[in-house]
Amino acid sequence: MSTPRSKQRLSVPLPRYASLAEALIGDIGRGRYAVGSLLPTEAELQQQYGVSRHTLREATRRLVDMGLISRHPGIGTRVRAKTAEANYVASLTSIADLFQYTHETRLELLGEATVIAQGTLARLLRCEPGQHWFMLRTCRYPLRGAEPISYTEIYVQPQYRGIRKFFGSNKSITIYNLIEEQYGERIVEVQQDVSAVAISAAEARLLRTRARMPGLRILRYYLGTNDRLLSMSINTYPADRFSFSTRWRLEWGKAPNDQDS
Amino acid sequence: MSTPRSKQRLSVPLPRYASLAEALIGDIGRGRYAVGSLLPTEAELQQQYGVSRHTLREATRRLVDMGLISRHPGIGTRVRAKTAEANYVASLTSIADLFQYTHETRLELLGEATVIAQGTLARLLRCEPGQHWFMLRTCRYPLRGAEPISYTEIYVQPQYRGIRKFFGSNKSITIYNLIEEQYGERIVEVQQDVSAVAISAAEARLLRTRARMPGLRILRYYLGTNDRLLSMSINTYPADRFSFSTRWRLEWGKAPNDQDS
DNA sequence: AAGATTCGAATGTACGTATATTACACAGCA
DNA sequence: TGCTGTGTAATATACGTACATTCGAATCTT
Repeated sequence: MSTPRSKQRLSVPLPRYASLAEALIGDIGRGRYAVGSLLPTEAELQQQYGVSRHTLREATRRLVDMGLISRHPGIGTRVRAKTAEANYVASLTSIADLFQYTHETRLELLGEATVIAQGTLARLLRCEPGQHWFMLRTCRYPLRGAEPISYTEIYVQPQYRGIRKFFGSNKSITIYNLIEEQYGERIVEVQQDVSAVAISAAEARLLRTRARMPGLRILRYYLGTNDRLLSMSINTYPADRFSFSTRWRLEWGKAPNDQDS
Repeated sequence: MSTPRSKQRLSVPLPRYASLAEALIGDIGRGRYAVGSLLPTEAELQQQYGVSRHTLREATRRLVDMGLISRHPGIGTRVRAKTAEANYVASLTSIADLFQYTHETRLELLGEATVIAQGTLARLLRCEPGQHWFMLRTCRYPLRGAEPISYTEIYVQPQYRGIRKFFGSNKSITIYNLIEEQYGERIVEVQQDVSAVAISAAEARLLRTRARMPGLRILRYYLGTNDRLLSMSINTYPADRFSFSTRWRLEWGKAPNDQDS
């Protein structure tokens, strides 16, 4: 062969899985596959596009990573979003960063009880009315100082009630720490809801402030595997003692291979 | 019949690629493969662990995602880190999700001014006193409804003052949208600080609520490339009209310490 | 009719094989 | 000497196949 095949990189064809991925992204974006519906099965898509299953799965894997689709054994592949825009991402190296305390703190146990979730509490705990929970009432203080940072009600599944034994001794105790360390449950997700409230008279007494003063109310749901709710906490911060900061950074589609170094 | 047969799920063995991945993570963590060095080639690893190339690559793919290794065609697979710390990540598909409005909204322009940053304002805007800023005073409303969701003061660099022309016409205008579209500046980072405040008399008038009621105060800093501050906004939400939710998910991985049990 | 079982369909895991692309070292040649 | 090409080794892409696991619906049983 004469091999004129030099460095003509002018038109490097995309790998098949890549162009297939683009085709699928386009089809989803154009509405050919509706959000919420099932994609054709792998066997069908193979045939339609004339590729092997390996190639097809390599392509759909990209869409999974982008959050466009999700795969479910025995069911199929569901379309979850029409487009995947660039993402803004915030990250923490540990849950402790959620609290953002610049100094060491101590957690003081005020009381404990076993409660039965009804009405509002059941709704907050996202469970059926009648379910049992173990509740701890606590205040968090700076290491030196009598003015509390926050008042917190902690709800845990009854089988974790043993964590109460670990209060008082240690310094910067946190509820998730105890659950992870003592019961080997890994917290997979934390949902957090921040709102403003007027501090009640009872809370004001505990927090050494005045009733009807503004405060931050932060609800945190600690979920384990399978979205199981391990713990929930209701935190109340007087307005002048706490604020919550987050840095959102634009993240480009994660480069699979960086050529640095 | 008693048929306890379907309960044999006691020890579901991990898939091979998963246990291989754990083994490799452990070996890297223990220093068997030094950071910066090349991993054995795929062929060698296949032989060592007695798996197919498919399984090996499925395993190493995980390490790539965790940032532990990086693969380079023609060279090999380089070890990049000893451990992948677990971290919690929250992400947004666009800055618009920061606002979390479930319905369409409209932004109403109340007034505008050129201000010179002094004192508190200079500190808030993180600039030297004396610097000029262009300020817009706005209220955001639901599409149908006269009760505002929030009162917002928007500060932009004077060269972006032209954005005021784009108010009133459109629907769900946002400041970052205008800056990105009209001036081609990409917002690379958003810093957000959430606190609680008592709503002032002036704000209460605009927000159709009462003074001294609790409210959420959200400061947002919009940064472009080189950490240049493109815009800052001060948002005030009456407590009952808005709350801010974030989902933090554990990303990539497990701590390399599961030898127990 | 309600519960238990079976079965089909879909994705998940795993093996084998072949070829393409890339990076680098080295021999060959002007 | 300096450039060029070529060979080699490594990962990247791609096809094919088989079996496992899971889910839901249909079917069977009580």
